[in-house]
Amino acid sequence: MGASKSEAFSAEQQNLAALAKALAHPARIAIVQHLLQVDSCICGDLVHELPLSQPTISQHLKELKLAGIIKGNIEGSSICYCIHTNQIAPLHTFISQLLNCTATNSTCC
Amino acid sequence: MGASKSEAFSAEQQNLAALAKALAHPARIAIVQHLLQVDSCICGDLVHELPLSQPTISQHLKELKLAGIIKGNIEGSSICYCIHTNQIAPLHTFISQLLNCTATNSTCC
DNA sequence: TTTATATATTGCAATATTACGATAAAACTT
DNA sequence: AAGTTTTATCGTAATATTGCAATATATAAA
Repeated sequence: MGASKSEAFSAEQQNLAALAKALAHPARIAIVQHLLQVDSCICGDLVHELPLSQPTISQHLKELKLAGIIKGNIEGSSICYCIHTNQIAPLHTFISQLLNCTATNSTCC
Repeated sequence: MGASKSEAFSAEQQNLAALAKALAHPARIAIVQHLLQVDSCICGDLVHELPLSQPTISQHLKELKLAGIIKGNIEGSSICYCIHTNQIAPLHTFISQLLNCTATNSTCC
């Protein structure tokens, strides 16, 4: 019967999957790339940068924020979103392990 | 009107999102962790390691393979799956950029 | 206070993902 | 050849994600 059996996995596994999921959409990759590029971003820019409506962008921002990949401060009549470095580290470490994986595998693949 | 407007984004953005999506499930994180640990893996192990049925695991393996994160060779009556390092590099590079992002952001967040 | 301007939330339709029973396919064993 | 073992695929139900129009909320400007 259906989706979601995530509870059956460890907190670490769920955390890594959640971080990856936050980046698992081209729009959210684009948002983060834009944040990296302008180095300090007000959300309004994005509505002109991306081929998506304002509500949809707002929703993607919310997901990135929930995952801890960006953070946002109220700034006058707009909101300033920035990269939030800290949370992403575990995913980075995990992927590093994958890249360094070159041991006894050679025997079979 | 619904889901999937991915075509509107660049090939690079779609590629990064696809790689992240492949890791965006606890079961697939668990599979990759197991592959890292045993260093050379036959799928059968996983059915005993994970709280999921054989068809479901086979499906997750297929997705990881499609994303180029693992590769598999036929080996007698079973299949040997291993980490496939090469494809993951772009995602690693991207996340590294996020971690190193500490420039003029400080003014607003 | 009224009017802009900007972001968030709600509600809903379209689509994608997840999970598994049943079944198929492939290769080894006897 | 018949049976065993192992992985893949099909079909389908449950659930999650995506996208946007409409609307709400909040601040700045007039």
